[in-house]
Amino acid sequence: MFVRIERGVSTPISRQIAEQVRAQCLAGLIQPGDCLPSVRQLARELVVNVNTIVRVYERLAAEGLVEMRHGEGTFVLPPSTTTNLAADLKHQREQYSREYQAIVRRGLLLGLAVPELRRMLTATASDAKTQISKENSSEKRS
Amino acid sequence: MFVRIERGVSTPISRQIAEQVRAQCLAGLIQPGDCLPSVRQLARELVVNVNTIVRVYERLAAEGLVEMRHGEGTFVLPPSTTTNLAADLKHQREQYSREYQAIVRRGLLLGLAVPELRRMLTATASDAKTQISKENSSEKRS
Amino acid sequence: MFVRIERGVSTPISRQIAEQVRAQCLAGLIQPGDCLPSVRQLARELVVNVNTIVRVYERLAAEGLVEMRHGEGTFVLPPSTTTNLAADLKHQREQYSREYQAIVRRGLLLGLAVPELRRMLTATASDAKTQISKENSSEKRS
Amino acid sequence: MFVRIERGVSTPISRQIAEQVRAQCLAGLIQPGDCLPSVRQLARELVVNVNTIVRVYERLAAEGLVEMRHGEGTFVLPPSTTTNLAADLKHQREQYSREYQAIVRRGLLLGLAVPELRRMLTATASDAKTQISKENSSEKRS
DNA sequence: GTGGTCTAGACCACT
DNA sequence: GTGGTCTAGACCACT
Repeated sequence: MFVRIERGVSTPISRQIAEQVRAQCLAGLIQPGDCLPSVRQLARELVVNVNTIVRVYERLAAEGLVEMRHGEGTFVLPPSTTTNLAADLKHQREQYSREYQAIVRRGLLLGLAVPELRRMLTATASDAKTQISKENSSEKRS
Repeated sequence: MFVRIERGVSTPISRQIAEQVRAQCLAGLIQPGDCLPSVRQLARELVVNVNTIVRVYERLAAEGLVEMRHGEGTFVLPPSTTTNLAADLKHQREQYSREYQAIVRRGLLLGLAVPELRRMLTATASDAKTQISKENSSEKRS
Repeated sequence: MFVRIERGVSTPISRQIAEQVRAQCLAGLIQPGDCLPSVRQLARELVVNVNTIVRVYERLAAEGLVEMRHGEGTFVLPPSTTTNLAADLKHQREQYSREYQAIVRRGLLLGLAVPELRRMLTATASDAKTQISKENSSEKRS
Repeated sequence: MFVRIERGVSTPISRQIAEQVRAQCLAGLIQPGDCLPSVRQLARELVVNVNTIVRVYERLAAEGLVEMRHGEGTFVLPPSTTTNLAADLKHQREQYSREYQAIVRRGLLLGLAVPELRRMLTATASDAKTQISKENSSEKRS
C-alpha cells in the first residue's frame, strides 16, 4: 500500500491517509481479503503517532471498508450491500472538488496568475507520477 | 477591502482571512495608513464571530503589518525595517505552493486525471473573476 | 513554573501571566526546551478560562519565546537572533517602571504620604517572599 | 485643578482622572461651589476624547460629588448626607492599596529587588513634588 | 462608533 | 493526554 502525506498543510494527516486508503480500495489496488499494514508499522513509516493510524483504521472500519481483527490485523472487506463504494467515491470527489476550488481561489487572491497555477499543476503531476513509479519498483524489490 | 471565505474546507477561516489581508497589503491594494474594516463590521460581513476577526487582526498586528488603535480602528502600518514584506510574500507563496501541490497529489491519488484537474482550475478561475468583477461594481454603486 | 495573578486590578490577567512567563524565561528559571504547563492545566490552576491561557501562549509564540507543538505541549525556544532577550527584558522593565511611577503618583495625589507607601512596599515584599517560599516547599513535597 | 495622566499604563485614563478629582474635592483643594474645567477644555488639556471627560463627570455626578448644569458647567456640590466622603475615601484607598500591592508583587516577579523599588518610589515622589509646585506657580501666573 | 478582555462551551486533530 | 479553532455573549474603556 502506498501512502504519502504532506505535513504543515491544512488538510489533516488522518484525512490524507484515510482518503488514500479508500481510493486504493475503490480502485482495486487493494483487494478484499488483503491485509493493511499494521498500525505500528504504518505509524513508523509515516512518522506519525500510533493513535493517529488507529483512528484512521477505526474510521474505515466504521465505514465498512475494512475489519480490524484483534491480534491479527486489519483486513479489507468485500463490498457489501451496505457499503456503497460508488456513492463513497462520489462523495469523496465532491468534497475534494470543493477544496480544490477553494485553493485555486486562494491562489488568485494571493495574486498568482492562472498560467502559473496551471504550470504548477503540470509539474506536480509529472513529479508525482515519477515518484509513484519509483516506489513501485522499489517495493517490488524489497 | 475584499475578503472571501470558504467554509467546510480544511483551511481555517481565520487563516483564509489573514492570508488575503496580507496579500492585499503586500500588493499595495491596501495602503499604509488605510483603515481596515472594523472588527465587528467584518465579522458581520463574513458571518463569523467577532473573536475570529479579533484573532486575525491581533496576529497581523503581532507581525507588524497593522496597528490596532483603541477606539479608532485598525490601520495598515508603513513597511518597517523589521517587517520584511518581500520575505513575507515569498514565505506565504511557498506555503501556498506546498498546499497546492499537496492537493494536486491528493487528486491524482483519488484517481482524477490531470486534464480533469486542469478543467476544474480553468472553470474555477473564470468563475472567481466574474464574481470579483461583480462585487467590484456593486461596491462602487453602494 | 510559578504564576500568581491578582484579580480586580486593572492590569489584565493575560498580561500578568505573560509578564511572569517572560521574566522567568529571561531569568533562566525556565530553560530552553522546557515544557510549559499545558493550556488546560494552567487554566485550572489559576482558575481562568482556557482561552485566556491560549491567548497568552499564542502571544509568547508570536514573540518567538515559545513554540506550541500540536498534541505535545508548549516548549521554550532557545534564544534566536531575532529574539533579543536582553532588549525584551529592558523593554519590559521600562514599561513596568512607567506603571510603577504612575501608581506612586496616584498614591500621592490620593493624599498618601511617602513613608506610608514605603511601609506598604516593605510589607508586601515580605508577604510575597513568605508566600513564594511556602509554595516552593509545597511544590517540592508534591 | 491639577490633573495628570499617564498613558499606556493599565489604569484606565478615566479612572485616573476621576480619582484625582475626588481626591482634590476630599482634600478641600476644590471647594463646594467651585466650577470644574469645562469638558472640552479638560479634554484639550489632557489630549483625550471629549466623551472620556463626559463619562468622568457623569460618574462623579452620579456619586453626588458634582452637578452638571446644562449650559453652565460642572460644579462641586457641598457634602450631603448621602455623599459619605470619608467612606468614599476609605474605599478608594483600599482599592488603591490592592493595586499598589499587586504592582509591587509584579516587580518582584520581574526580578526587581526591594531596594530598587524603594529607590524608584523615593525618586518618583520627589519628582512629583517638584512638578506639582512648578505647576502651582505657573498656574498662579496664568 | 471603535478595540480589549474574559467566560463557557463545543468540536476537531495530533501525541 | 495535548493544542487549534470557533461560537455566543458579556462587560469595559477610548474616540
